[in-house]
Amino acid sequence: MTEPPATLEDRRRHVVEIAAQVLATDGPHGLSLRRIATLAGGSTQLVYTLFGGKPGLGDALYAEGFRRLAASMSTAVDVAPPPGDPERLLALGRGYRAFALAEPAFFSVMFGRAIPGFTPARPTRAAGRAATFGQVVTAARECLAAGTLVADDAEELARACWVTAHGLAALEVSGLLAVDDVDAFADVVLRAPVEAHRAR
Amino acid sequence: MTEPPATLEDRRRHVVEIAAQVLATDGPHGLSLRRIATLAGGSTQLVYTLFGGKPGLGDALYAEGFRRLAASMSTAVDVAPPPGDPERLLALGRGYRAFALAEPAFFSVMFGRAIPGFTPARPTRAAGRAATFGQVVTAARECLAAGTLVADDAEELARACWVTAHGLAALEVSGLLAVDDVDAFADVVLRAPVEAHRAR
DNA sequence: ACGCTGTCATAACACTGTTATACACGTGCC
DNA sequence: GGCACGTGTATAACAGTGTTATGACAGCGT
Repeated sequence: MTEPPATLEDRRRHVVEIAAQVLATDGPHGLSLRRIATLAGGSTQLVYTLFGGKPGLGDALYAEGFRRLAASMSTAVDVAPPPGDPERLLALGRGYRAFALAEPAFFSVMFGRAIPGFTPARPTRAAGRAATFGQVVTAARECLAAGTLVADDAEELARACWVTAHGLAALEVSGLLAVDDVDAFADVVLRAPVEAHRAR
Repeated sequence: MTEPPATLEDRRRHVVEIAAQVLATDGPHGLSLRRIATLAGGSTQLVYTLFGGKPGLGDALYAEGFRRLAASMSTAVDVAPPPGDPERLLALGRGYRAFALAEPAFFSVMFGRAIPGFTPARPTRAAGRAATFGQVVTAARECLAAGTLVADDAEELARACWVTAHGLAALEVSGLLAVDDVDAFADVVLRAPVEAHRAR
């Protein structure tokens, strides 16, 4: 039983993983310091030494959520046609939506103020944005370079796609999207901003 | 000093108004039963007799939020060109965004999970949806009838506009939309789903 | 060997939503 | 008029929350 050094970063990751599990099963409401502390085999102070308090833990969960969102988008675009194909922008949108449906609690923490006192720190927000929105910008730039799509600015095209994907996912998670075939509607609506920039 | 009957509904409205004020100034985190009770000149029980608890108050705030959102959309479309003009769909989107920016706390209660234990009751959700999304459907139907826009289904057109407006507003409230001129971008992105259905 | 620094558990504090209890008040009935 | 009743209210208690202060302990550098 040779316990490795167990660096501070390792322990942080461990606690975040536990918190993520609680978040997934019981929602943001079940996230109490005492609970995740005992689940991690320690005392309440553990969270304070590792994260400085609940907002700090919230920030870590926020970052973890964006990491997972980025992963979901990444795996979706990996099975899509090669760079330059507008289909990749659609795949990213589908990955975005898939994450929201798979991890609604994380989604609420990231976009819905689900943790009472917590607002994400500016750098954390910027990093999350870069890891996710950056993928959309890349795909858009490739399409512009390949000439499959036309637009003044790759960022603006990417933003349009992002806004659509987020609106779709957010409304669906909120239970406000009363449609018979949501999947079909999702495809139609995600395709719209792409078709608007089709080369012809 | 002849106190009028002060019906139950009146008192409910009064407390909701107080809660809305607290929500606007201190955010969802400042919404405590004791606080709004004392602000209303009563005891904690007040909230329980009027709403049955905090989730009940949350439901009332949720409904109030949709009432205000509907009002914001309504006033925006009132100064727009007459029915049948696609400009009306844009106006509704602008009203949607204006509400989100003016009342971000309400927006979080309605579309995030800003009140810890609360999930909106199904009828409340349906009513809110009808009061807001219904306006979009109406405007879309008028455009289809006037022949200014073409689409298979008015609802589908309306949904596309709604998704765009919501995505834009939600991302902006979350502080994730890093653009120089947000207003200009908002106009561009809101116009996209409308232009996609232009008659030609 | 000493002191320092950082981590930890315990306990307390102020606060939260919720619930049970007891009291006041208005109404209907005899 | 007087009395039971039911409703709304306030008080107090309960379990739980995040946070903070206190004291004990270990590891490390001088």
